[in-house]
Amino acid sequence: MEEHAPHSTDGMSPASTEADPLLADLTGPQRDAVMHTEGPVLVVAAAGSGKTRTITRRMAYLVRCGIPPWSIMALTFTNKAAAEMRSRVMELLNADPRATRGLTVTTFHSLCARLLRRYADLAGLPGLKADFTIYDSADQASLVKRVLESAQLSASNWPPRTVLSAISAAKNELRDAGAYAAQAGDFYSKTIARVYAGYEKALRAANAVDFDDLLLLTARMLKENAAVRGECQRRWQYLLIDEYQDTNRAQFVIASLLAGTGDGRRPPNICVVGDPDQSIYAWRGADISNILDFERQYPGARVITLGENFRSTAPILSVADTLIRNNKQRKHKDLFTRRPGGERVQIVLCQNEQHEATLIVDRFKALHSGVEERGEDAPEGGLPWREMAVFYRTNALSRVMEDAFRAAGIPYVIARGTAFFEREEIKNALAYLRVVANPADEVSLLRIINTPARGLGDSTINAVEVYAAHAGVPFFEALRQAPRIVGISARARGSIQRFVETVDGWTAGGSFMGEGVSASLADLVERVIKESGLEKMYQAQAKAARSETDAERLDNLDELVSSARQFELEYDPTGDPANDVEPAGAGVPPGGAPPPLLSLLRAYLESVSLVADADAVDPSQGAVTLMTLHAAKGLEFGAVAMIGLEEGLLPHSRARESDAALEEERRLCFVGITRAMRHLQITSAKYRTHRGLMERTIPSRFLGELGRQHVIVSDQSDALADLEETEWGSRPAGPDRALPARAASPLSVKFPIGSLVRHPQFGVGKVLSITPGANARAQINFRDVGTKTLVLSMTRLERIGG
DNA sequence: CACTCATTCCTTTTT
DNA sequence: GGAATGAGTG
Repeated sequence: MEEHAPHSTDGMSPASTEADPLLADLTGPQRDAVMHTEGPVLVVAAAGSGKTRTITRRMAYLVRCGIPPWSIMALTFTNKAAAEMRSRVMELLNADPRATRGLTVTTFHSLCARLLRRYADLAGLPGLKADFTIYDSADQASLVKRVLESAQLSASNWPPRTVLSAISAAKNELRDAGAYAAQAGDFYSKTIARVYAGYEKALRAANAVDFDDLLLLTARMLKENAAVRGECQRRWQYLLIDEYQDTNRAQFVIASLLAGTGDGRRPPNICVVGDPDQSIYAWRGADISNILDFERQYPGARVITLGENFRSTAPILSVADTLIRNNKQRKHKDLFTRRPGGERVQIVLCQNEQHEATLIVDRFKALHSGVEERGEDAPEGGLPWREMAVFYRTNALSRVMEDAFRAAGIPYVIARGTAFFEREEIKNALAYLRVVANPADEVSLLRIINTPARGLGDSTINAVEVYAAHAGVPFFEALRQAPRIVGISARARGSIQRFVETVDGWTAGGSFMGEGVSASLADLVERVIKESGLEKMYQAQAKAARSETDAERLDNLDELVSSARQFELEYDPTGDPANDVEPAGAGVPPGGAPPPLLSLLRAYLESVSLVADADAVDPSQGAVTLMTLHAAKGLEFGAVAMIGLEEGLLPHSRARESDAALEEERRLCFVGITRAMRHLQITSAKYRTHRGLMERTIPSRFLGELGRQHVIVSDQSDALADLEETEWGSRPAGPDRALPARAASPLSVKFPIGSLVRHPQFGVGKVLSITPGANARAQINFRDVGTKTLVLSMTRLERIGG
């Protein structure tokens, strides 16, 4: 442990690693991971093992060792993770911006977008120009629908979603339309191949790419273009890849090509970090063998395992460990903590989802007020809201929780970074901006051509499309030539002409230069919202309908302008791999720099396209966070509630087909459990409303796999009978299955007539009458709010005497 | 051509 | 429970 740091720039020259602030308070393995800077390194980091701390220290350490920051790149999966890493590295380097100048910390998809923009002309990618648009899944769907239509295939036989997922799977494995067609044997895959080819053609015609293209095209460019590959390899000599277990084939190839084979005899400096137990994206093409085969790919790679857990209490860890041991396809790794004690994990069997929500709200309230935080490491005055989170398998489950938090007056946020950009008014405004940046973008053009209504209906648009196809010109060009098109009314001609003039007004005919063009991005966004007529349209709607949502739309549009302004302030061209930061002259982007406003607009639209739900997690908000289990990865909370532990939900019904999918669901559950630091509550509802219908559920098999470290609480009125008949999922009830530590007694016995009770909202009251049975109701006279009838099984009553 | 209302379908997770 | 399509009316 007496190794010396190579050198230090802060002048303190530490005598030992103990005194070095970058190495102090690290465990042995963590320190190894930080200091082993040369050559390939695999860090297997168990949940809660201080992974982020280790890799940020490693980056800072590299910089302090004198490695130029622009030659270091860290790749993550979400912007949130990238932003956090960047800011923590900055902090470690005493917030000196010069120290991190040119440091690349970004997501795979952003990196690819920027490399493609920078090298678009060089890369030999036909039809792709630097101002390409990134299509999201809605854009993809609308494009595929048009392709299906022109191929005379019915959308009901060929659901766009299904077709797209086949195409996406192919792209993730780097199979383009040609390769797909070559392998297609049966009618089904031959048809998919046809659609794939048409879809690709349409994308290129629109100068657009989809998410998967970003990876596929970058992988192909790096593979085929030695100049580009060489330039990247020379620039980024130190590579760090987070969540390596979640990389798919395309990402693996990109990482491998960026790392290269090292210079001369030395192997490349590639450090990958991950945990096979937290692999939850196989459905998106992630291939766990990328991490498992790392040592084979880079012989002599250093493998470091971070096993000690610094996050969760022993009972939480034990439950996580017991669960994950049920996975067969797995190399076991011990989870351990040195800290003793900790509250037991609670499993609560609820009657229905309202009941479930109420229980969690009550529990969080208790934790917040501090009545349940009396342990050794309990903070004063209870747990802040931001330290609490609710996880669920599917987004649809958030609604009931939201209602409950809103009703209880507890601040909450839903981690849905994409939600804002999915709103109709925002999509419309963005579609205008996309057309401004890329007039070839037909999906966006078709979206806005008659929004707001300009009298351009199906017949007019059809005529333009036919003309465009015949003349072989892009759609926007066809609009310019509208006067020549037959079958368009004079009215429509005027409309088209005004539309074209409006768009040209924003771009000065595409040059982005000259008098009339906005100086700032926010100005441009504002102009577009006004001059497109969107603002007027929503104003009119708000007046007419006087509805909440229409007034909201105008606010949202304002919000979009603010977001553009914010982006403009924060945008750092030196952090953008599309730009140069290296010693001048080392490769000026071909074709010269675009006008500043255009490049800013591109970067803004790109950032908007690449937001993830997880990016919206903001602990500074002082609110409970609601999110999917997928979005929860990488985070931690003092108190966690996991809801909906039911067969068909977790594990999800779509995962029951294969063992591999089932094991992924188990890992998902594992990820959720291991986010909790001190309090963990897992719930399952006996009845749940699913697409409008109340359905009886089966408790998740995972509940039966959690071991016996936990407590089962049941507030169901017929709890005892239920527990007898409960068979956790498909697992047979064995003698060693978890039994309730304290089964609830029938509620009517607990609250006899005349007893005094306390209700979380209504306060203290006296039980007047009670009806027996499964849905026991009690009439209770509350001191403050009068007499109410409550369904006992749904209410969290506390007996206080009488 | 624009707008409203009813019907039908589908529902994982996400860059 | 919600989006997306289709029919019908102004």
